[in-house]
Parts: sequence; structure tokens; C-alpha cells
Amino acid sequence: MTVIFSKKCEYGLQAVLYLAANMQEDVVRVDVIAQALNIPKEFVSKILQSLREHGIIESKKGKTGGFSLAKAPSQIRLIEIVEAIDGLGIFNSCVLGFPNCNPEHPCPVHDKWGKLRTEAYKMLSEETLDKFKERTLDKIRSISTSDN
Amino acid sequence: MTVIFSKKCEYGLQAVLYLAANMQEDVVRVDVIAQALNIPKEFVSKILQSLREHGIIESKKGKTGGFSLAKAPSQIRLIEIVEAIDGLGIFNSCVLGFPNCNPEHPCPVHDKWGKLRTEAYKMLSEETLDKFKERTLDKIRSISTSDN
DNA sequence: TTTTAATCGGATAAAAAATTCTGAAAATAA
DNA sequence: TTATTTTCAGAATTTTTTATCCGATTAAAA
Repeated sequence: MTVIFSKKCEYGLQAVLYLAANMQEDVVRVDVIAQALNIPKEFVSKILQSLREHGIIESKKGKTGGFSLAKAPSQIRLIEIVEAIDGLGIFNSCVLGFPNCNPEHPCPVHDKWGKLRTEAYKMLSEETLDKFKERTLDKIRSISTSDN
Repeated sequence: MTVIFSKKCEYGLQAVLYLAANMQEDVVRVDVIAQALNIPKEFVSKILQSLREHGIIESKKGKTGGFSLAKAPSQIRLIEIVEAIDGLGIFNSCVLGFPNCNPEHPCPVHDKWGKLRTEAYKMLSEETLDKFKERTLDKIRSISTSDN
């Protein structure tokens, strides 16, 4: 089985959504995020570090340390997180895996798939984190009540 | 980076498209397919074996052996190959990786992504192999003229 | 009947992705 | 200043995916 985004990317998106939904906190510790999302602490830690290098979030070291968004939620788009972690390759590579798939040498589903891909890209580019606060809080609540 | 389908699935789709585009041949040898598509012979061989087990293609052993479609191209849909190899999980799992993503506990992008996913599924379910013959032949020609 | 050329099937190897470990560095609080 | 608690950085490990190898089986041709 395969997925659209790598696990790294999924976790990164979840973690950033979490931070956006908890803006009232100064910073959030990685173990708090990991527990809320039920994902490995050390792994999400690595992902958060790389998102910091990409300027999407920022960190504070030492006691009272943790992570927070580097910009206002309304200034962060989902596509930025995807680009930082998985890159944008998915939006210009052939869905059938053919090499050099382009308008000159299109694969059999080039046009139809291209349309869907463009819509997906558009959606991720238009949506900013501030739109998701309530839905994220709801979703996170459903995680902690259902598991383990 | 990630892709929609696994490499196995991509190769499987390519190989079946190749068989559909070469219906005039009784059977096609796996090394011919592998060379035409520029993919590892032993790997595509394994994939073809599994597609045979799923009843999508059939094989003939021994000298003059090879692979051919098990049904008419107009009776084979792209989604069948995807289902046989990667399964349909991608069409009902959460794009953000959240567990139990459903209408009761939707993730932040549940509705918008669900729409795209449904369109993708629909496209793969409607398209049958007979629609692709010319485009596949074109594409395969462009592979052998461009590489190595 | 023997040789040849193909798929089959199971094991193995290599590469990539996901995860964990370890210890250092930073910053607060005692 | 020292103890504590956090992120940071890089290495090591595990798991999954991708790819290869090899001997057996099958069937046509010599």
C-alpha cells in the first residue's frame, strides 16, 4: 500500500496543525505533541527540527523550551509543509511512473490526472492554518479518546 | 518524496498497458516488456506473476511462453491493477495520516480531499485499457528513443 | 530423447524509509 | 554554581520496499 505523503510529511502536517490549534501556549514540548498525536516522540522531534530549518516553526531550548509557529497561522499554507518535507515532486511526476511525462510525450492518463493534481495543489496552496483550528481540536480530541 | 502508487503498482500498470497495446502478439516475453519499459526484468517478472494470480493476465510457460491479457482490453479497468497490487487503502485512508478519519471524526481537510479522492477513483474505474492503445504506443516509443 | 528457452517460486540482497539511541548544548530554576 | 529539563545533532537500528539470484518446472524445437 502507498500513500500520498510520506509518514514524515503526515506527522509534520499534524504537528504544525497542532501548534496552530494551540497558539495560546507560548511553546509546546515535543513530548506533549507526540502524546497528543500518538506518534513516536523521537521521530516527530526530528521532523520538527527540519521544519524549523525551513523557517515554518521556531524552537526555544532549555527548560521552558518547546516549539511554536514562526508566523501567524493565516500566513502558513499546507503546501509549505509538504514542500519542506516531501518536496513538490509529486505534483510534476507521472502517476504511472513513466519517465519524461510531459505534453510532448504524455502518458495515457496525462491530461486527466494532471487536472486532479492541479486541483490538489491548488487546495493545499489556498488553505491556511487559521482555517483549521476548530477541526484540528476536534480531531485531536477524537484521537486521545479512542486509542490505547 | 512519495508517490501515489508504489513502484510495483506503477510497473504493473505500465506492463499491462504494454500488453494491451500489443494484442496482436500471442504472448509477450517478460524480457521484451522489461526492455521496452526500461524496468528491471526480475522485478517486473514478479509483478506479472502476481497479476496472473489476480486473474488480470495469463501466462504460457516453456519455449514460446510469455504473458498476455486474461480478458479483452475493454474489460480491464485501471483500478483493477491498482487494487491487485497496492489495494484500495489509499482511497479511504486519511491524507494527513490521522486515525479513524471519517464523517464523525473528520480531519481538517476531510471534505475537500475526499472529493479529489473520489474523482481519482472514478477516473481509474471508468478508464478501460482499450482507450489507451495509441497513447501507450506513443509513450513507449518515447522511452526507447530517449534513454541510455 | 535431448537441448533450449521460457515462466515459477522461494530465498536473498540492497536501498530507502521509519524509528530509536546517545550524548552534547542551551537555558531556566534551585 | 549546580541540577534539571529541554532541544539539537548525528549515528545506529529496524522495518519496508525494491531488486536480484538461482534452481525447478514447463513446453516447444532439434
